[in-house]
Amino acid sequence: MTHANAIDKRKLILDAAIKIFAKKGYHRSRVSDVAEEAGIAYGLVYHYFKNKEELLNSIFRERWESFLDAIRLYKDSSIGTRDKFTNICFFLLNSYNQRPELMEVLVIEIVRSSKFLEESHIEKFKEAFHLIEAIIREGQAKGDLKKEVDPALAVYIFFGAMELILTGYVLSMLKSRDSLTYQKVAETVVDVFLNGLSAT
Amino acid sequence: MTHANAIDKRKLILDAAIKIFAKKGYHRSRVSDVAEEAGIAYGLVYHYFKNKEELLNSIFRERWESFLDAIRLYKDSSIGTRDKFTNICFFLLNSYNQRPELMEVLVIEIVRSSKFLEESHIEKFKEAFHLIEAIIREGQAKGDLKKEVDPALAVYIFFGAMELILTGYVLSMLKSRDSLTYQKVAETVVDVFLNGLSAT
Amino acid sequence: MTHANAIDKRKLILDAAIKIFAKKGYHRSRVSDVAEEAGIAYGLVYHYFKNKEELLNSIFRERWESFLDAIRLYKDSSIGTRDKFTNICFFLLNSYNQRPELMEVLVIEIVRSSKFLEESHIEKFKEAFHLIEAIIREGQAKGDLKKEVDPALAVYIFFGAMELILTGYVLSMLKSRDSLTYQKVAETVVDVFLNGLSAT
Amino acid sequence: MTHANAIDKRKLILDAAIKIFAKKGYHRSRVSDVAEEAGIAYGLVYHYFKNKEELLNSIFRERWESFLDAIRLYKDSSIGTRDKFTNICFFLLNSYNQRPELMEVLVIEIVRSSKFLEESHIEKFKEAFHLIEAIIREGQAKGDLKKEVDPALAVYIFFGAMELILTGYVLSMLKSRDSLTYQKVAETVVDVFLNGLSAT
DNA sequence: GATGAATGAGGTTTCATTCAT
DNA sequence: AATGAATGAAACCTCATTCAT
Repeated sequence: MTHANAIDKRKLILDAAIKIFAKKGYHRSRVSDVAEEAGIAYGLVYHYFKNKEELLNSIFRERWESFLDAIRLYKDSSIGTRDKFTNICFFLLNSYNQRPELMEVLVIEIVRSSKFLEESHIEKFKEAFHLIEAIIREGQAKGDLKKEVDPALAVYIFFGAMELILTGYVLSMLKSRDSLTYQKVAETVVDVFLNGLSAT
Repeated sequence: MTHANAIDKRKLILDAAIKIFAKKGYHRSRVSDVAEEAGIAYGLVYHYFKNKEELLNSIFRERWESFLDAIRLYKDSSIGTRDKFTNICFFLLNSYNQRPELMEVLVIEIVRSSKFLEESHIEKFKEAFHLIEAIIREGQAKGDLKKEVDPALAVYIFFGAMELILTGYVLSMLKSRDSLTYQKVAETVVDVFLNGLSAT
Repeated sequence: MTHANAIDKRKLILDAAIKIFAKKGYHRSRVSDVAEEAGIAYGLVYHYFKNKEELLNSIFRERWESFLDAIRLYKDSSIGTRDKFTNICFFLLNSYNQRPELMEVLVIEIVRSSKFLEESHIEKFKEAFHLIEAIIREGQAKGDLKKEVDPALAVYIFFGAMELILTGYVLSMLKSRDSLTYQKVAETVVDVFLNGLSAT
Repeated sequence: MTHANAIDKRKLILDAAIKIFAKKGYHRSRVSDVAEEAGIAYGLVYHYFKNKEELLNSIFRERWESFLDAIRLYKDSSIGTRDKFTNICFFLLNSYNQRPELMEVLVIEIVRSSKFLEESHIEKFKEAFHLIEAIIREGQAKGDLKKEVDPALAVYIFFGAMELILTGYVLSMLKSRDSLTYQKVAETVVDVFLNGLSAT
């Protein structure tokens, strides 16, 4: 019971941190803002987390893993290469739809400032890149994808496209509209990625 | 002469800011770090710039324009659609090669923090997006590009791909190597963007 | 039994406090450090002691008394004045040898901070001074000691000498060695104190 | 002029620190107390000193040296051994008389908590010890002092006596009175140190 | 008695910005 | 133009102490 509460409280703080970091940005957020959002004294944050940075690290650590799990799942499923990419796109867009603030923090504060974060984060990023790269290599082996393109570079193209689309949503430059549902966006990205923009 | 010096000094400070912001990140950089890098007293920074944020804004304002100029140039030239994209890619990669620190600040600090910066920045971002979008629409009109894809979304795919590739260089995850010269990267991106990854 | 345990627990905490205060210094020691050393929850410390300062006060109160007892014993014994001093010196050096951490806390933390601690401490210090002073007066009355020297001042000389020697051990500036056993040190101090350093 | 002011300001802060540390003790003193005493903004303290601890270190460093200088002077002068000790005693007592707060900080905060300060401090303490030890050895060589006593130990006796006497003044346990002028105290200490307390 | 979650006062330090010179 | 001393808001973090369980 006490233990369960401790887990709850930790999660409460983390959720508050996500909300605050998304709203004000990590550097502009005070630990006391997070505590106030969580409805606790700020000293308690330090009971559960070593310091402010550890809040950000925890957010990354605990959520990125589920993203990796999802990619692994799609990668190893028996569906076609195109569907794997579609699923991954949709997973990302859906994640944003479900928890836009979490995705905002992941995309804006972590992915984009990873240069200044722990080395371990970059390793985790690479893990995602390697998984996608493996999907591409498997697609090439199966004859689904052409062999001329460097798989590592293709990953950057795919992820880059998705990241900027998410950023567009985060910055409200892109908005979901009738003609551009998440489903449609996912399909379009995969279509361009696989078939290109050229006519014929 | 005095006037010329004033311009020089301003540029000196801005270049120092680019170097320092790239190395330590905007928030971690002190105004005194910038001044020291520029070889001047830190009080003097405030003679040329309103405050620290104005340094970042100036970097963006003065450099982004040249990027817009380049896109405009390619957009309005008489070359084919494919070459327009190739040129833009190469321009970006070349810019990074020439001034990696400047691109680092533009990509990491400004794009990242744009949510918290002046509204005018987002307008400038959009301008770039609109120019590329226009190139795509013109390509569609000319029959070079297929009409099914939403041009606005295609821009995100193209820019996203390029931005992550630049980020990869910035974070040293991607490295220029024999098999992956800037020329090759630009060609590959355009090739995937236009022809896709699918076999046949 | 329960009562006996309560006494044990109290002593357990006090011993832990001595160890921790000696190692890190009073101000740098956390109540939680003491509790951890004692193998209990830190909240329990407050069940036995009013607050952190009360730990230090208790250490002083409970141990200083045994020092006073020892001086009283020597003072009132029928041995000669010289032996009284020798015994007191040896008692102090032996106490350090037996419980260096306790002596460290008494010497470094309490004597040092006495200015800021309870007035009652200074009274207790004075008690020790008065006892020694009485030994000197008695020695003077018996004709063992010369009468020209202010007895109160002589106490400072004697105690000062002993205290710095103990500090020397505490700071590892002085080390017990073959040519300098505790016995030898006690004898030398008394010898200088009583006979001086002058030749002939 | 600007430079001269900078030195003045530094000294101003140091003097304020001495006063505050003497009054409240180092740990109980806030940097803002020191600044207020000096009549400046607390941020300025950090312009002249790295941090709070550096204030204490600076006090020690800059004042201890003059003490060493004094001992060196007496040591190398052509006066007799007894006079050397008398001079040193008087110097210490006089220093206390002139600047009781400074001596208070040196004695209470630094000498007694040296265990937790920089290693370099202990080296400086040792330097003083070595100088006195040399005086004793020279006295022994000249036949002024008996050879049986370990010179190193004798130093502890001498310094210990002086330190506790100063502490007595600091804690107001000892008070200068007609029958106990500084001059008298110095003579008594030296007399006991050299001739002992024994009657004969 | 025992625990450790919770609180929040309190203090240090940083650093953007101002301004007298 | 140039300097860097001076200011003080702001934020992090520690940890003694309380208290519900």
